[in-house]
Amino acid sequence: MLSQKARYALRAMLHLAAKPIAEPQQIADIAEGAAVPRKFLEQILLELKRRGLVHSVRGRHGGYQLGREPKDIDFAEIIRVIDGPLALSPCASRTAYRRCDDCTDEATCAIRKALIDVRNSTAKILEQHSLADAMADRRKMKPAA
Amino acid sequence: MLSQKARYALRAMLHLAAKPIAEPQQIADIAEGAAVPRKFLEQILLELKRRGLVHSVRGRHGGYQLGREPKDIDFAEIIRVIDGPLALSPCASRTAYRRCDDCTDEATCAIRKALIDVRNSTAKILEQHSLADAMADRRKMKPAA
DNA sequence: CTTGATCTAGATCGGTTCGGTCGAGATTTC
DNA sequence: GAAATCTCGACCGAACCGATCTAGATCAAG
Repeated sequence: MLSQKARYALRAMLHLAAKPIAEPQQIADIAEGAAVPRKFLEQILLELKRRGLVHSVRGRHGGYQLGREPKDIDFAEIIRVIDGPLALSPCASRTAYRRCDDCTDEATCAIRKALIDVRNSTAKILEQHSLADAMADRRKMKPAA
Repeated sequence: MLSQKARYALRAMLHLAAKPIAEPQQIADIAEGAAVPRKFLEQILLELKRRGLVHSVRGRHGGYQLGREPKDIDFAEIIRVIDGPLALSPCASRTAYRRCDDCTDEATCAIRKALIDVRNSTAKILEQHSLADAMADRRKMKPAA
């Protein structure tokens, strides 16, 4: 399961992607638009900023904007920033591999084999979905809005 | 991520699958063979039993045995028993669907769409891996043992 | 029928994570 | 310099996790 925090992050990023990248949007607006508790959203945006996914502008007319073009930000990256590796087990992770300390033989471990299959397919799917794709989908499904 | 408990459960089930289904294996043996803390394993086996994945025999020469043929028990089922639904979000789960309370429009939700893709592919992979397959794999990779 | 091995059940526990809030500080604009 | 904004760290309660302890129920064998 994704954490609630990660779901918030996805929604917030989608909200940012809805407007031109140039104009910064303020925390309060994002919080309202994406239905995320304001103070909690601050934490989330800070983490996203540290990893370069968003950029902040301080001061009076400040706010947050995407750090890159929407087509260059995918779901997998957002989820990894907030929740960590996608894999179901550290021994099946590519970005954060760690051997199971109680695993007797990794080579013949049938469990690991299955988990690696899962992580590969999950990563592939989530990396295919960019913010730009998501926005396009939304427009296609609800053209009147 | 899978919980440690789920990984223990998978290992324990694999251990049970290694011997003929007729002869019950005792908790102590399974604990040692699968490297699972004994008392914790008791809880795990109880849960697996409640869901019919294993069967217990009491008394002197008692123990646990698989509830069905190894080919009829897949990884997905074991994981679901211990950790709950496979999906990354309740709104993307088939076995435990629940609407996101803060979702404005499920139909156009691009996040949900991606998460459903992930859950489908994950379920497919894990349902393809049965205990019997896992044992066969292991034998194939390490024929000398 | 007693003994001892087993399963069953639940209370408990220390630690960590999760979701969320508060308050103060730093930075920029008007 | 006042006002609006982001920044940052401390904090909180509840849930969860991994694991252990204790006590009881059940059965088999001697």
